Amino acid sequence: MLDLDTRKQEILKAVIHAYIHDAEPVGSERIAHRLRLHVSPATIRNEMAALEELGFLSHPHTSAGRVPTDHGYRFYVDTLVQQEPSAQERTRLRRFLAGGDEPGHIAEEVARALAVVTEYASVVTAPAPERQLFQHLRFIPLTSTKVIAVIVTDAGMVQGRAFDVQDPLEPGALDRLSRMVSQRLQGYALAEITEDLLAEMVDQAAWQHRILVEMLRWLRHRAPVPADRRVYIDGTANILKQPEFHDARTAQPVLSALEREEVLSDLLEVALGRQVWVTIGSEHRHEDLRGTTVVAAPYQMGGRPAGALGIVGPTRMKYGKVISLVRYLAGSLSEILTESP
Amino acid sequence: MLDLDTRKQEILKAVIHAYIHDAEPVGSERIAHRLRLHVSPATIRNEMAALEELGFLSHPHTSAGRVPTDHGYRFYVDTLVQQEPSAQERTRLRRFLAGGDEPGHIAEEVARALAVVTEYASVVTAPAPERQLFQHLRFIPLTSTKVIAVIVTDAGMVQGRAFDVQDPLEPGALDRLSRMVSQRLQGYALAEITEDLLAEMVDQAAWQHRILVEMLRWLRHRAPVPADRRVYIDGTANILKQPEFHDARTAQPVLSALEREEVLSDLLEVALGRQVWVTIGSEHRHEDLRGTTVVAAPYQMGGRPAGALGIVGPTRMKYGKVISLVRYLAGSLSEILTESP
DNA sequence: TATTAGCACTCCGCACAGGGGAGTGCTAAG
DNA sequence: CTTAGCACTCCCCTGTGCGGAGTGCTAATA
Repeated sequence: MLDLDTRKQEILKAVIHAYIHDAEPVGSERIAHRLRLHVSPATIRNEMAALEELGFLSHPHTSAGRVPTDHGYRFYVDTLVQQEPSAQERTRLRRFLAGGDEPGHIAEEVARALAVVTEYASVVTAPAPERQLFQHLRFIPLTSTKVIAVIVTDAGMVQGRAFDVQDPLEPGALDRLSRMVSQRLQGYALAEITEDLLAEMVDQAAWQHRILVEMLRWLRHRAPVPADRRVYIDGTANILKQPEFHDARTAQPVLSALEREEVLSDLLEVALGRQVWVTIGSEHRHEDLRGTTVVAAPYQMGGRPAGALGIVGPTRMKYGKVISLVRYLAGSLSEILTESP
Repeated sequence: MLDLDTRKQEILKAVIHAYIHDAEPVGSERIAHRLRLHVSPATIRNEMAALEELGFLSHPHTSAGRVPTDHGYRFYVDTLVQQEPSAQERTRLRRFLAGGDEPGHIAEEVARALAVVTEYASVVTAPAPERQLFQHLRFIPLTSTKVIAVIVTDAGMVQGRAFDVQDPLEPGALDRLSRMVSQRLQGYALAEITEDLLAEMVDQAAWQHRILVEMLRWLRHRAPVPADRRVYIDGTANILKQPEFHDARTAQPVLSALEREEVLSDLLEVALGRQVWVTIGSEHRHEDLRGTTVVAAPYQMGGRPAGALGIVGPTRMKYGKVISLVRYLAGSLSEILTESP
C-alpha cells in the first residue's frame, strides 16, 4: 500500500495540487492536460480509480471529479511534499519579527505574522516559564504583614505576587531570607522547584515556613498567570474565507473549538517531540476539528523546549507553503529567543 | 418625531420583540394577535405604514412583513426597554465570578461568563494599570550592570523589568535610590508619573539619571505589557449562530474586525463616561460592524474608572436581557475589584 | 374621523421538469 | 497496457407555475 508506482504518485500529487488550488473536484482531463505525460484521460481515469480503491481519492458522486481523502493528504505530506519558503516570505516574516520590541509579546507577534502570511488561523504558545531558569528572588516588605515576592528568570522574565505573613517581619530578616532562597534555587528550572527543595530551607528558617510554602504553591499553580503558558490565536476569521467553511454551520463548531484554550494546547502538544507535525482531518482527537488540518512545530529557548506554534486551516491546505513556513518560523523564533534576552 | 402615540409605541415594541424572537419579518396579523388590543390587522397595517414613514420600520419587499430599522431599535432602547436580569442569571453570573481565584484573570473570566450567558460575543478590557496607584518601587541588582525594577501598585499588581546601567552600582546606592523613588512617587496614579516628577529626583541623584529616564519611558510606554490594557474577547463563534450571519461572507468582516485590538478598544471607549452605552448598526464608526450592536459599560476599581466590558451581537439583539446584564455585571465587577485586593 | 372588511395585487419560495455539461466506467480495438 | 468511443449518471442551471403571506387601497361602517 505504501509503494505507489511513480505515475500514480504523480497523478495523486497533481490531483491534490489542482484541488488545493481551486477547491473543486478534479477530472481526468484536467490532470492529463496538466501532467505533461503522454497519456490520455482514459489512462488517468484508470489510475484514479485505482487510487480511489487504495483510499487516496474519493468521489462526491458518480459523474464528479476526484477529491483527495485525508489518507491521500497524509501520503502527500509524508512523501511528496517538499518546499522551502520563498525569499519573499522569508523577508516578510523577518520584518514582522524584527518589529516586536517588547519580548513579552513575541508570541502574539508571531501569531499575527503567521496569520497574515498564510491566510489561515495561527496558534502560538508563549514561551513556557516553567522551563526558564530561576535566577533571583527578592522579598519586598510592603506593610508589616504584607510581603511581595519577585522572581527573575534567566530569560529576563519578572513575576511578582503579594503574600500575607502572620507575624510582623523586620526587613533584615527578609533580606537574609531573600539571599538564602536565591542562592539555594539558583539555576533550577522553575518546574524543578519542588516541595522538597523548599523543605530543606524551612529547617534553616523555621519561622518563614508559611511564606515559603505559599510561595511554592504560587510557583507551581501559577498556571494561569498573565503572559504565561497562554496560547495566542489569530486569524480565525480567515477560516471563513475558505469555501469549505462558507456555510456558518460548518464553521461554527471549528471556531468554537478554537476558542477553548485546552483544545489549542492539545493541538500544539503533539508537535513537541518532533520537528514539524501535521494532523489531518479525521486524525484529530477533537471531533469538531475533523474538517481541518493543523501544522505545528516546537521552538526552543536556549536549547530547551519552550513552546510551539502552528497553523489551522482546511484539510485542503497549501501544505508545501505552510509546512516550510512553520518549520522556518519555529527555527527563527528559537534563534531570536536564544540570542536576545 | 419623538412623540409617538402610545399605540404606535406598543406596535413598534411588539414588532421588535417578534422580530428579535424569530428573525423573520413580522406581519400585521401576528401583531394583532399578539397585542391584546381590540384592533384589526388592517388598523395595525395603517400604523405600521406610519411607523415606516417615520423611519422606524422597513420593508424587505412589497409583500413581506416589517423589520425594525436601526432607528427603530434606537428608539426602542432609549425609551421602551427596561428589564432587570432574572434571579437565575444573577446567580449564574455570581457563580462564574466567584470561581476565578487569580485576580490577574478576572477580565478573562468575565468575558467567558458574558459570552456563555448571552450567547453573543463579549469584550472586556483588563483593569487599566495606569489608573492604579503607585505604591512601591524596588531596584534589584542582578549583575553589576543589570538591574531589575519592580513596581507594586495599590491593587497588588506587580510588574517588573530589567534595565542595563552603564556604571557598576553598589547595592547600597540602589537601596537608597529605591527608597527615595518610592517615597516620592507614593500615591500617584501610574499615569500621573511624568517626566517632571522624575526630573526632580534626578537632581538629588544625578548619577542615576539614565536609569530613571529609562524607567519613566517604561512606565509610560509599557503599553503592550502582559495583562495590561489588553482587551479580551470571547464567544466570537457565537455570532455564527445568528441567522443573519449564516453566510460566512457576511460574518467574515465582522469577525476580522473583532480580531483587531484597536477596534475593540474603540468599541468600549465610548462607554466610559456613561452607565451603559448602546451602539446600533449604522451608528458604528467602523464600517464592518454596521450589522452589529454593541452594548458596553464601564467599571470602577476603588471608585476610579478601570475598564469596560461589553457585548457584540446582531442588531436584532435581546436588548432587554443584554443591557440589564451588562449593567449588572459592570456593577458587580466594580464591587469585587474594590473589595478584594 | 378612526376603524375595519374586502379584495386585488405583489413578490417570495418552492417544486418540478427539462436540457446541457462534466466526468465517469465499460468495452473493444490497437 | 493504452486508448478511442460511447452510454450513462448525476449535478446544476433555467424556466415555469402555483400557493401563500402580506400589503395597500377602497369603500362601508360606528
